[in-house]
Amino acid sequence: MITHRASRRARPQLVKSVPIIPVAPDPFGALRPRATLMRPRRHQQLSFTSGVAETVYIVRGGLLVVQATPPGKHRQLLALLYPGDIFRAAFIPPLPAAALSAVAACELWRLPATTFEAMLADESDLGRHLSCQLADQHARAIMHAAIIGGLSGEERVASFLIELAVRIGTPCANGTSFDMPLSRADIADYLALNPDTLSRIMSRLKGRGLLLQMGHNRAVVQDWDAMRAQSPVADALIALHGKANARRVVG
Amino acid sequence: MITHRASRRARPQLVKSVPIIPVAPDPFGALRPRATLMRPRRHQQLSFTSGVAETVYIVRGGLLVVQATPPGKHRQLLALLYPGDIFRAAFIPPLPAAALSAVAACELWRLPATTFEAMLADESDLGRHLSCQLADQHARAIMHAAIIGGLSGEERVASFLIELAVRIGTPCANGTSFDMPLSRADIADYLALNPDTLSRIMSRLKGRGLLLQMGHNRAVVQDWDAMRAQSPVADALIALHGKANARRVVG
DNA sequence: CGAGGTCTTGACGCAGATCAAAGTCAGTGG
DNA sequence: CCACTGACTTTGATCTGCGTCAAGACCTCG
Repeated sequence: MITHRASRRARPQLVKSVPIIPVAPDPFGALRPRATLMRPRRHQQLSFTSGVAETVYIVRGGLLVVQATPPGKHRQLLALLYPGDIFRAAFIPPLPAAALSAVAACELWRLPATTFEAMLADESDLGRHLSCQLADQHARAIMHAAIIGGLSGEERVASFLIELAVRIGTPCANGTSFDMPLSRADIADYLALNPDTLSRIMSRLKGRGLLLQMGHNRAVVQDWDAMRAQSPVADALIALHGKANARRVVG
Repeated sequence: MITHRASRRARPQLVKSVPIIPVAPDPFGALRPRATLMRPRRHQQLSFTSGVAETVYIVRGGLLVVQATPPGKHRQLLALLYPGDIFRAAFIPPLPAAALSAVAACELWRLPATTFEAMLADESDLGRHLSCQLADQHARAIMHAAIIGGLSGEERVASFLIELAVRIGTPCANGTSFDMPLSRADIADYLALNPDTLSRIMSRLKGRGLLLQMGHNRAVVQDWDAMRAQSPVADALIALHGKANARRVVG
């Protein structure tokens, strides 16, 4: 019976070293001494209590997702969190079964909200960076709503591939290649599609030569122009995610 | 040919006085002397330049929407802005034809982003309030994505009605009544539905006695329990929007 | 090699989009 | 007061993209 919706429990597994590319100068550097380092594994869930004693997480490496499950519905992935992103319970609505989940081995800093806010008052650079960062995350949330609400299945998938390619991809021989940290079911939940439909769309893209799969968790966008043509919001995505990538590559 | 998608130009019209219920103490009070008061009319669009010389808007009364139109697609409403909300270009993705549009006569404060940030550094209360406010707006954006992506048409409409009833509604004889500032086409664009389908759903709700229309722009949610049962995210919506309403009524 | 997962692919049905036409309402002028 | 106009809404008929179900392929690990 359980075929697609398999269990998502964390399985013990070797913690690979996560390469943290230094961003010079690190806008969160000042937080380092007050923060606790965490290294959740793939598929590990981080609980958080909405309300008092709130916790702030800062993503330092890897990839996390914000997920929720409305009663009687199935899981949705509501946001992807990349290195540099900030998370706290107040950022997401009080949905049941809301959680933060690592989709790749990752590294993050955890600190009490009160400590975080106290430091904001002191360090004005931190505050400036925070408002940029939050504006960016908010813009991405709005973008996601625009994609989910406005585009067809094929366009959503293309948009997602562009996002990943721009954000975590590296140029290679014939296109842009990147790790695919999400399973088909994860991607489907992120794009508000169903895994079967998603699979069909991916096959179509492979058939047309836009996409190539290398092994089970690496993908190559082969025909970049065609892929861009496939998504009405390609330019906005590149603008939103390109800056972070530039910083990552240059830094 | 143009039937549903009629022109949305601002038509000259009397500026009705917008009742601003005082929030004591006003967390944005300190900004008053540096801000410019604006009173856009219904359907008036506020342009903004993404990039340099950015502007911050603070909603004081009325209702605005953030809209965008991906190339080749039709208009989407991506967010509703209520009194107390903050808007700046960096909060939304660089989509073409992105704009801020008043759906009701409203009142807002405008000030340069640099001024705003300078004041943040001085007034620590302002900073504290800002981070709460932005967290709330971000949570609403995520919520909207969850609704658009996860719920059926009927559930989306029920969720929308609950949001409005909780946010701008007042208890009355037989239920909760509220002004409906959005046209059918607006609501459809907000819920990622099409106006015909939306109309059918509304008729069904009226038929079942959950909803009552009084005139063309006033609605009454008659059977609150049934309406809540219709939306899987009713509780989260009430939690998100209820607080603001309590403040409005009590203040 | 077999077992348990994940992914693909086909057949089919339905929710919602699209098209078209008629109904409602506010304002305007005869 | 009523007919006219133009914007908006409702409703019916039809179409289609995507969801659902089921069978099989494939990949990983014991």
